[in-house]
Amino acid sequence: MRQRRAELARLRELGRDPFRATRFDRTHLATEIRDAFDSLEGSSTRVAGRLTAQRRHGKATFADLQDSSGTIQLLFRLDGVGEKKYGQVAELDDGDIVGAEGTVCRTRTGEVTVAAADFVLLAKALRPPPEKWHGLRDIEIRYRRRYLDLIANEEARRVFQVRSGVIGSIRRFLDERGFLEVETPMMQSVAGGALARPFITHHNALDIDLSLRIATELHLKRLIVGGMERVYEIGRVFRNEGVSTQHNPEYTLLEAYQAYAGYQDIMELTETMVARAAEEVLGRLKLTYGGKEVDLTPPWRRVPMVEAIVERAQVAPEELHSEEAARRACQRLGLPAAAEMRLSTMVNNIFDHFVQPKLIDPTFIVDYPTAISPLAKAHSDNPELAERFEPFAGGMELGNAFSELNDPEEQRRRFEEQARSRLAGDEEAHPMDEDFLLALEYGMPPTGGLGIGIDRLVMLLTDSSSIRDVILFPQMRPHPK
RNA sequence: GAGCCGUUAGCUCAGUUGGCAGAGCACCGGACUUUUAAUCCGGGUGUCCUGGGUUCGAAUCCCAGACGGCUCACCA
Repeated sequence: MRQRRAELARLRELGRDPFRATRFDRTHLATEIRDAFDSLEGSSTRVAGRLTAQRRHGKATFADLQDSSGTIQLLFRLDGVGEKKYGQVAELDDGDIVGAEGTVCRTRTGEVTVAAADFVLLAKALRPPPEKWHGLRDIEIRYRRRYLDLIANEEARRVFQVRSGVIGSIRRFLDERGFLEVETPMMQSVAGGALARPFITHHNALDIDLSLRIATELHLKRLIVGGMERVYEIGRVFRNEGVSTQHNPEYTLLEAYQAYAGYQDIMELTETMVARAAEEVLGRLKLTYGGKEVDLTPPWRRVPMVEAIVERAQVAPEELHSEEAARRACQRLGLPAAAEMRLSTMVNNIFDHFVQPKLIDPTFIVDYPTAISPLAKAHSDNPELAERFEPFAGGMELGNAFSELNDPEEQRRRFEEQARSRLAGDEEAHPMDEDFLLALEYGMPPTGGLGIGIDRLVMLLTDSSSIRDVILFPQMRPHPK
């Protein structure tokens, strides 16, 4: 670092400021040259990128140049670039940004190489890049200084290419099905649409507190009322909750709403959309997550929540129908069973602990308790259960969907019920939203809605065990190391 | 929020019973015109996470704290 600063000062004194360049015309990316070697051999190309390794042999020097596509070998020879320029080759450091013009050739060992006729230092690296053989392992530096992770680790680059590909695939899919992509407010005076604690901020000019959104649901449904009929939004939502391998305070949520569709239709949409993203981005439907096989081929299994519990946990069906029995079951299983806990909460806890981790192949768990689904329409023949499903795969919950509750009076009762929970101390209970109720009173068609956690979907498709591996800049406690 | 583990050179990591701070890569000097973890010769560049304590002496033992990882709890 000290030496590199001195070198930089020397270059500047010589009138060769390495930060003066504003552009460089390049003709090919590294992998384009490798892929089209047969047609490019012998012709001149211009490449640019970061030097990641150098092998000096006196009057010849090999170097690896990394660009967004991959790496290509450069060859500088004394009689190729001339004596004056070859002297500058010795000044190059690993990490420097270099542009080179030269002839495409193959070396004795068969390596596709650009034999430089000329080159230019486009930017100086004052700090050396991470070690070339072991790469960058320190997980904290990988998250805090993602650029180093991207320079050093091929796998990190791949993960974010997959992420971009998945989002692109989903957009195309929904666009083809006639969905309109929209943007709704991130700052809201009532943060609804999910059961979570919001971040609060303040608008100075209006002198009002605002919440960062925890979901896009209630605004997208307003658009359904407005006749948009098929809408979606892919956007960041913010939840003031704990951080874990599956939770980041801000994460990317896809929500889609389709008028005149029920939750069965949304299941078809979900499995088709995810399978297509996997097919387009990975080229396959069968993958491995955490060492386990996952087959995304539709149709996915549909299992009512209660059946899934009976099937996977040591619980009898009758234990899921009365508060007394469920409490005893929770005690037996070592789960919280406080006297004020409601049946639906206890059933949900049993599910989360004993069933979810076992849902490796994609599965739709259907028919959640209405009591924990304040925005979902209840089954007409069993008001205790909602027309709701959650997709699971790789032991992860990937989303949440239902036939949307469109009865404004019933919605008001649900909100009032939530308000009672809130008064009882449940900070995640859904807040009353009069403006949303007003919209429902104008009439919302029967509608199916879906939310998918994009980060978790990308985790599944990239075999990532932590959500931080699929978010470029995950939330970290500030601590410049 | 709780438990366990981790933090040593730019990077990857050793460091024995408490006794001069180490290796590889990178870097600096030298040799070398087809290497690819180039090779060969020479050179160690450090707030051992921070602050206390014990001790003749602490990277090492004790206490407190910071940051991170994993697991658990709440959430998607």
